[in-house]
Amino acid sequence: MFNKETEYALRGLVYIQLQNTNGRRPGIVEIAKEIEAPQFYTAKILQRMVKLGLVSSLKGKGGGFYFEEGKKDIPLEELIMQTEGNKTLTGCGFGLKQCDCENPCPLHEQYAPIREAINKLVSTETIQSLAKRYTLKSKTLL
Amino acid sequence: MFNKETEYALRGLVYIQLQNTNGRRPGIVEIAKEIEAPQFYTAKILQRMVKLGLVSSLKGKGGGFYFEEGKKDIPLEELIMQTEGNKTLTGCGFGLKQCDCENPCPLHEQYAPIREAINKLVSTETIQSLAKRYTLKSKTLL
DNA sequence: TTACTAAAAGACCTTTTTATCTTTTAGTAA
DNA sequence: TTACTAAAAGATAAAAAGGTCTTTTAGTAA
Ligand code: FES
Ligand code: FES
Repeated sequence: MFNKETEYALRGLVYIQLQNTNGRRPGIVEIAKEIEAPQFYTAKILQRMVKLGLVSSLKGKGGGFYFEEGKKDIPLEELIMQTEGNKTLTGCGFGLKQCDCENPCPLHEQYAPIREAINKLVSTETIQSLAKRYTLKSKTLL
Repeated sequence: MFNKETEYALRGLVYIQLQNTNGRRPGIVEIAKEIEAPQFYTAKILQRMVKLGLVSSLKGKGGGFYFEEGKKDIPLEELIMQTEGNKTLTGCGFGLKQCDCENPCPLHEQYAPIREAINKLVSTETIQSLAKRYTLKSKTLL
């Protein structure tokens, strides 16, 4: 469904939110280990997320990644647009240059509703709503 | 949605079916040009499809690609499994090693129905049904 | 202010995907 | 049987994705 970068960012951010709720600011070594992702690659990705303002980080002793108090929830869509652009969410399933309802490909009628459902999912769900769901069910992240 | 290989194979096969219906066996140069795909790459992909038995081809003058008379329709699923394996059709949306209904990720409840819809689409639609839809609407392939 | 800690930055590497080109082989038609 | 045609095969390569490692910088705590 999504590429590795999106997956690692998604799992990483959800883990950060989860730990923040417990009053902790996890560091990259811990995050990577817990979400079973390559440490340095995940670091690079999360650093990019910080630059984009999706999450914050603090250097030095006691530092780590965290979400600012009062920051509003982050829809998955925002993340996906940064990691893979809009092709996943708006592209034609048949590979045409663009999906054009006026001149639909033979997959359009069947595929468009599915793509709509995906769009609804990623605009409704947020990093925070996923984290909350984890807290409720208290499952592992793997 | 799908990768380039799948897209080129899909568009190529639909084009072949479309031309077959008109009593023609298109060659690779024509196919690539019509579906706006890189010629040699498309050739390689279609040759693989021939080896897999999804389509047939004939060398020499008057040769080209074609579907055997009486061959049964090819569901898109069959093509996708060959070009990208089952990850697209059965993988976990959150990137867990596998989607496990007993131990679902926080996306599972929302994502599983969408994945189901995709599976239904690719097992119901075939190269032939897509080609027929084109014939009916007489649209271009781009 | 020192020692330590953790992220930031960026160079570097590997694998996979996507793409191109040349040579060979097999077939057709005349 | 010759000339031609078109796919088959496979070497090569560019680009993108995925991943690793080292050095630097900024911050904290004691
Ligand atoms: S035109 Fe192909 S999905 Fe809309
Ligand atoms: S467990 Fe993630 S989609 Fe089913």
